[in-house]
Amino acid sequence: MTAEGTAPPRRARDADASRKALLDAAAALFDARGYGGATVREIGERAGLDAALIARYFGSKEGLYLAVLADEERAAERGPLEPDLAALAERLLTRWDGAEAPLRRALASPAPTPPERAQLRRIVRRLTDPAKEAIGGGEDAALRAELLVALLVGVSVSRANGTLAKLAGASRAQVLRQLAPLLEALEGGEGSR
Amino acid sequence: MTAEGTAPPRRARDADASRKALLDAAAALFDARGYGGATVREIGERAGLDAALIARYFGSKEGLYLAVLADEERAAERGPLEPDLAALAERLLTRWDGAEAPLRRALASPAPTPPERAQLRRIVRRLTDPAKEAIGGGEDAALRAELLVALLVGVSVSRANGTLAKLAGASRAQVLRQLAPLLEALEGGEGSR
DNA sequence: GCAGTAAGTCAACAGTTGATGACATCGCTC
DNA sequence: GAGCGATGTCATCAACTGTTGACTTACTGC
Repeated sequence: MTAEGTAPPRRARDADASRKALLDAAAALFDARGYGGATVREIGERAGLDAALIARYFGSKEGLYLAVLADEERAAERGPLEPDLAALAERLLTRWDGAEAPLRRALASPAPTPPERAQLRRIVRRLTDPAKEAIGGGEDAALRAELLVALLVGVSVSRANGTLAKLAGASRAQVLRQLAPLLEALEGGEGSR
Repeated sequence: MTAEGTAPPRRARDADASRKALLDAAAALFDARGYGGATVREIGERAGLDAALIARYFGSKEGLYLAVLADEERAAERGPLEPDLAALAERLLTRWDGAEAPLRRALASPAPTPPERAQLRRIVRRLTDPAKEAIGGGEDAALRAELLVALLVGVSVSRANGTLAKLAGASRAQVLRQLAPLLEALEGGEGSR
């Protein structure tokens, strides 16, 4: 009854808990299906609530999506400042690999709306700014920090969707091992040639 | 009238040309919107034809999608054998960057069906096998070749969707320059440390 | 214990979607 | 030129989607 992915048991009425349940259900389904593939009925069912509460509490499905992204933004702001690219990679992979991770799905989504895109850019800036400074700051460093994010998005979504067979089948330790020289190259930049 | 993205002018009836028009329109829209975001009406309109022809010629929307992926598979098979990771990166970036590229979108899609996933795996194998051999063959080499694909998927989709600001704003030459040390690291493997 | 309100549900709606089959039209062959 | 079949269109359908508002029920405070 309380198994992973099924609706939670009935509980006393609690709007905050209901909002949280909808956010959690939405995060999982937006990650697994993408924004368009996740329906409000499925989100409601997974949360153990009626889908009408989505419009009630968040204004709309889009409002719920932006709230899920706002949660990711808060987590990025509350998290530690990652001092270098290796720490950032570790953090993102830990957060994204084998988990319900709406952020990596959103970063790979096909046609973000302007508010979505703005929010995602803010989150990425928050995540990458400290590590960017550690490799010298400036435009090149920002580009390399973002290359790391792009790499991890690619790794993460393809491990989740199974399209790259070896990557999907590898252990996280293996993936980290193979990523290590890439991280060094990113930390060194084109001068490392 | 024949501007990019709008329906082509009326022409004499030609089933092959119509099939091609639908495939082209679908490729563009599956890339831009993802599979779920592209509607049969929009595909039909873009092809200058009625959407009913999708079911007629391809059986269903899903059948059209698999046909688009089959085109990508044929292109991979007919293309040259890329001798190393650098050549593969050049080829994929040329094919994917600033273009209508259903393959990169498909490789990042949230929930591929088993036939979709099988097809994508075949395409990736075809693309990576030669370059994999150039870095020694074996499981580690395969993993590294796939890491390159994951990286380029991440770079390509984020440049298209604009979620990573610096990467989206950089010229292709800049991106290639920053990728160069990553490619070297992938060619060297973890032994390059 | 009762009243009032907040929380949750249910039914319905308008619009959209992929698919189907009837119909129209074009083009080729005789 | 006529006939036939292939090609393309149009109208329609069932199912689905996000949203809305009426209704129900639970909970809190007096």
